[in-house]
Amino acid sequence: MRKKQKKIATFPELPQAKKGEVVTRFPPEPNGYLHIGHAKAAIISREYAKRYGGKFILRFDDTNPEKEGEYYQPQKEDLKWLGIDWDEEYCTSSNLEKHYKLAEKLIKEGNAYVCCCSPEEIKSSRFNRKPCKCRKNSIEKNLAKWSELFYMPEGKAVLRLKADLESPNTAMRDPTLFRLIDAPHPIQGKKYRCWPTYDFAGAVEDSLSGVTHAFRTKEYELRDEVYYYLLDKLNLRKPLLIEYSRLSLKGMPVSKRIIKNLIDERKVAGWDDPRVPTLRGLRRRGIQPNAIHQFVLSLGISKVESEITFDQLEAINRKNLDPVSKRLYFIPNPTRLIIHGVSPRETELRLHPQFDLGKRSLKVGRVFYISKQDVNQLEIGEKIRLKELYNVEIKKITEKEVWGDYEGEKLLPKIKKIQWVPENYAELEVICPKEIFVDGAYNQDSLKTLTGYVEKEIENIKSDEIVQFERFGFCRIEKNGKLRAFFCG
RNA sequence: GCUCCCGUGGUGUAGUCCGGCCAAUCAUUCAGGCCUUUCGAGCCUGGGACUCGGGUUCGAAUCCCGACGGGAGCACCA
Repeated sequence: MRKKQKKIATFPELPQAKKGEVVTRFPPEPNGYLHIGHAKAAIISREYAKRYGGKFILRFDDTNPEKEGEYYQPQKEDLKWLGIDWDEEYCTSSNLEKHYKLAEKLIKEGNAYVCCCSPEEIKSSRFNRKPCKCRKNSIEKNLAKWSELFYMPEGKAVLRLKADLESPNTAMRDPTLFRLIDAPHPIQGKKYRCWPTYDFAGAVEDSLSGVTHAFRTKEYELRDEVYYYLLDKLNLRKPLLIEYSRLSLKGMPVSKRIIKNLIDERKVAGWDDPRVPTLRGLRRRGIQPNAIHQFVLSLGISKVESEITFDQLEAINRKNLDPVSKRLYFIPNPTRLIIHGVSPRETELRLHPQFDLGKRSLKVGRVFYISKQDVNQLEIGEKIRLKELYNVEIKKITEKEVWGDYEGEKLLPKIKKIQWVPENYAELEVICPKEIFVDGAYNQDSLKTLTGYVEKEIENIKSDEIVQFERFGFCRIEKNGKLRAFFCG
């Protein structure tokens, strides 16, 4: 009966794409947990590989030992949770020998040179478009210096591409290809100390690993020229570069740096704080992987820089959750309700109004709890219905309690139906994450906590399960030591 | 400062390459209604946009020029 075919957002066709011959990659630097920006990158690449029946590679771009940490495994966990699988996996750091050979080729053909100038000198000669003294060294001298380079102190020299110092594109003014780093590498340890830069490693790895379509964010656009120029000099196949805009969310920092600051300042609890758009944060908040996929797909791959509101993701999430989430009653700000003229009973309620998700049974007496918000709307003499139970006529309302009379079982038209819990309830804390920044300033109320009563049935809900508290919203239940719920729409 | 990229409703997005079928798509949001023992989901109706100014053309969201606005890069980070 519910077969309604919903339009699912898709990406546009890929240029120069042949069925079965598309190879894409996701190349994170293993220096932290994955966030929704990474998810966008991974989903775009993965999606296209799948669409054209091609191959998708996970490549760890771990070429800066100063920054890399032990995040290979956590990042893979994040990807798996997201529902991303890959056909191949490797680390750029395991290909350094190949990189050295290619560097040597560049030098031999006069396309790269060892530069011993200070960073300041390099910077100013770039700015002034003037060659430095190292640039005119002979090929023989450069080859000699290249072999010496491996034994020079850190920061003493670099290998530079001999490109175009006159270029209006600053990225083309002899970019650095290799530099010395003494910090130990998380996998390679102290085996290497001459490491390729992004410009070199990224282009070379894409080409060598067979990538046909390489996606990256817009801020790399100026480096396209370097990418193609370098591969041209190396006589390597050129993948097609495609840029898209970076994902930014309103009031929610995606940048690792800003999230780290928030953690350091104790403004958020950690990398899995529900206010933060790391995959771990989103997971705790109750955002499901399929919603993230649909969300990313709906954004497309345009280059327009935009600030997306979180409610779009929540809306998708809710729709996915609706048919599969159990319904329970939760009462925020509970107020006691005492009924006259009824005897205790046991009742069974469906866990979902349309689908068979099972039932829960409740023992009810004369005492109930209903929410303060509902009480505020009540009038003396009004008939209401305790949802799925029976009707009640309101007799008396005080600050602390409400009294009512039993008014029969028959469903009356047009009366309020409100949720309730019996006296045998469980207490529950509901965490409601809000935007971290409002008008650029930290939002003190970004993590509201609400307490209330919930049905005992909550004990049968598994940790991590998402339920819908009727007339309240969807919440993810967490039970690690402490019972808590996280509001997700 | 220089260079590059981008500019469609409140928010995203399709359309822009190859001008007409675009009095502009879809989603979300907002307003109202229907359905429903939920303020969820579903259904229906409505509001709301081609940054501006020139030009080319019978005709421009689409092409050209200029302005304005936003973003990025100018690292021995990725």
